[in-house]
Amino acid sequence: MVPDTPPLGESPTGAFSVLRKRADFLRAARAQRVPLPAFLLQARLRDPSEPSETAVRVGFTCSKKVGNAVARNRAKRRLREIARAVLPVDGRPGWDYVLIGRADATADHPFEAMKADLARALRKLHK
RNA sequence: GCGGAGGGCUGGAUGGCCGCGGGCGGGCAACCGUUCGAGGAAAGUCCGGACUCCACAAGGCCACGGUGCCGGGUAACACCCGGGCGGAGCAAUCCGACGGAAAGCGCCACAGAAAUGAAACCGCCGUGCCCCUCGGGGCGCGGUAAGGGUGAAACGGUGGGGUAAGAGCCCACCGCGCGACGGGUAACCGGAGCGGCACGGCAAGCCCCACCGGGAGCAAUGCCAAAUAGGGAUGUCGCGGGGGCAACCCCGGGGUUUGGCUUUUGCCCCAGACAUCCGGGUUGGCAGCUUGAGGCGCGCGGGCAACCACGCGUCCAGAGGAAUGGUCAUCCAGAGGGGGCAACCCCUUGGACAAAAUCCGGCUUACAGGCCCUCCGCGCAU
Repeated sequence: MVPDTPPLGESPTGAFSVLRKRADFLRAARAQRVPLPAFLLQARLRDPSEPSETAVRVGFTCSKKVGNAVARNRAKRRLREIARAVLPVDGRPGWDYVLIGRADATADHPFEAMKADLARALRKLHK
């Protein structure tokens, strides 16, 4: 874990944008996926020709299976927070990520554990 | 103090660190500063509207749907307020598909002799004949709705007169129906008098009556841009195309009907090129988008009230895969455990329902805990 900074020229910028178009979500859903206790991670390397505001993009999905509107909002906010904490360090440019909430687990799982899960999953994905 | 009825309010607090959306200001920009940022139900999407687009002369009729005691409030309503009637409760108060059953159709099971302008099964009474152990019994004819029995419901109830036995047959009171007249805006209420007394229930079966109602919805709708496919209408060009019709001409055949080829002209159809206009779909952006039958606060006035009028002040979310948060600590309620006679202390746990999506007015449903007001009954004291 010593060389934790990527040797590439373009280091993680720290800035990322949020996916808003349905098509982006559908493309990400067909790519790789990593199941975790509190949520599901989907990741996809974009085609270089696709336009993108920032190098790293992320989206959040909480279907009705997660619960009512209050439960979905809370799950989505917690996912947003861990993404904000982890992606600037472990996200890789050119990739789209989608985090999918689970019923109960996304709202109740310890916050620090969720951050660690996401970081570990990203490193495993980009190994 | 105990039990109960009605109504209103609230829906954790403070701080640290890190963040999000909109407006405004600055900046070419990145960004910086500043300010605002969920609910009483934002929910269900059940009613009523505003606002858009489509359809449509007014109006009438038919069909369908809705509403359904009366009056008021309101932009409107199935909502709200007040009143009437019926029911529940000692009461406060609560509940009510609460128009019409003499417009018509339909239904009223089971039981019962008979279920609607109904009905003699037992019984009671009179009478004819027969039997008789002289108590009565049997068969028949007739009278009778007082009694028994069935039922949710049986031509009103009690008492008296009357009678062969009975019966509103007659009488008194109660009930019921009609009802002069009076009160009330009305629903409705009171009721002189009259009638011996029936006009059973269901309209949440159809129906009748009165009133109301076009359809679809902000994913409405309007605008802009791109790219793709290429629909419709009109006009022009070209006559070099293909086809059809008519006239004329030529040829062949012929008794006649008639057949064929070709040129030109006219007209029509199809295809072609160009121009203009209209329409449909996809993607993205902008508008609609939050100032409105507005809300809130204060004051004052009208009204029993719902509510309304006036004056002043204020503006209070506007996203669009959707912001209003994440995390930690302390405190405040609550629950559990331990210590202490007690005040109290310590530890653990832990915060209802539910999040705007064009906007209003309602209804319905969900809701941990806490607070307040008014009223009723009982008990105690005075």
